Amino acid sequence: MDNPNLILSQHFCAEQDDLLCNFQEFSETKTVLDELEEIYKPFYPQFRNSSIISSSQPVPDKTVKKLKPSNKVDVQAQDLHDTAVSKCRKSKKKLKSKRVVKHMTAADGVSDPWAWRKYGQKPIKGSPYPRSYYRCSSSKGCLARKHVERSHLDPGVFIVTYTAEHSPHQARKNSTSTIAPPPTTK
DNA sequence: CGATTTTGACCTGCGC
DNA sequence: GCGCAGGTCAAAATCG
Repeated sequence: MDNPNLILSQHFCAEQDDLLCNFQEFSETKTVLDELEEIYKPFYPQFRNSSIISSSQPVPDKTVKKLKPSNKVDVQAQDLHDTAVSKCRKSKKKLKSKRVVKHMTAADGVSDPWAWRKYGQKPIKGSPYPRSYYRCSSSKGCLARKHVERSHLDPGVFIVTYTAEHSPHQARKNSTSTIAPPPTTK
């Protein structure tokens, strides 16, 4: 059974390196993203109406990480471009894992059919909101993970990053795996 | 009682 | 090499 995360992951697996090294062409991958979204939609009826603010973006982990505080204003696209290009010239460590980034509103609530267990939370530099770390508890040994953080640019938007793939198991109806808005402050 | 959440500590990679 | 920041672990607390 295909699950959307798997599909997306496989897509990006094949293209991620190229995307990273040709970030300027990234904007031109819209067709790919559109295609992905089309694939994704049937699996995510909740997302169909305005849930996906911007469709999946294969933002490499380190492009989000290490943004200098002075650059963290709303020039994300430029930052992503710059950092991605620079990362490209450097090692590709940590890029082995596949990542799918989705932006969703708080109103979307339910994220996906998988059950997730929270295993960590960290404050993120440059963001007033912490990032929550979830791993899939739908099946034992499933390596799928996701990070949920609230956009500091638009607090109503949650940035969900899916990492790795679900093991080929049947999705368990999630009970607690909704996008639990992390406590804003503590 | 089992599953999940919380939270501090630890590990690792990257930039300077 | 050092320090910083992200990511993960694991024990304790909490919940259903």
